[in-house]
Amino acid sequence: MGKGDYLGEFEHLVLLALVRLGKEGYGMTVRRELEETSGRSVSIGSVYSTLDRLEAKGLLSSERGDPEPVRGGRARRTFHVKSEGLIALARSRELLSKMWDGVAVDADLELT
Amino acid sequence: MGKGDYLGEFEHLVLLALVRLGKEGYGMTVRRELEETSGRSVSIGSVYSTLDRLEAKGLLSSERGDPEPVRGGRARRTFHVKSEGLIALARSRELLSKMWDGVAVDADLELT
DNA sequence: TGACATATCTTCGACTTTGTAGAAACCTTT
DNA sequence: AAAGGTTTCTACAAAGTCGAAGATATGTCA
Repeated sequence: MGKGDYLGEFEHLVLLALVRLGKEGYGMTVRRELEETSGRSVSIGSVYSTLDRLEAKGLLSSERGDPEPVRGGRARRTFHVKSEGLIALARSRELLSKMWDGVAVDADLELT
Repeated sequence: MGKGDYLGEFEHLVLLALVRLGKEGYGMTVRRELEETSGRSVSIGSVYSTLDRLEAKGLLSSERGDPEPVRGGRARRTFHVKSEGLIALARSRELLSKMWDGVAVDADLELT
């Protein structure tokens, strides 16, 4: 498949988390969102390296905000998905959806 | 996210291709299925290394058939998805589906 | 038979993506 | 200043993906 044409699975999830978070999208909230939704632990390092990579690819942008007036309130780096990122998301979903089409899997699974 | 808990994107696609192919699932047909559905070229090496990896993880099994009495008919190695593989598929889909839930992306995209 | 064509599988090094561990930055409270 | 809290960053390790070259088996044609 073309080199950088489709999102890796983690990239896919990180982008989706950002879309869901909107203005509140920064490293820690992305991590939390993923942990809550998947029920598993997500290492913060992998979140940042993925965010950096997606930014380098031009799928999202980031900016440094002002420090929050609360204890420990270091300045946050907020991320937002660019239209290129939305397109990548749509393409990945489209492909998966095509591949799932007509497939019936009935594995009884216990998910969170 | 737990180490080997979710499928990578290519693993996901390869497993789905196998499910779709049923008895006809072997290296070359998996490649063809992916190329046709995605519209892009898939290298045979990545297909085999992914199949081997999935087998090592216990998500599928393989067996060597008899040589085919046709031109070039080398013995095929056929693969079939085990129930562990079906469960992994279902879990991956479930997670993506949860993350996509409520997200509306309207990127106009040109797919095959 | 021998040369060539076709279909499939195998191997392996390079590169990319994801994970781990911990340090560093910067804030509030005491 | 020191302690404690939140977030970011860095460097390395592990897992996953890619591409090219080659090995093996069979058929066809001269």
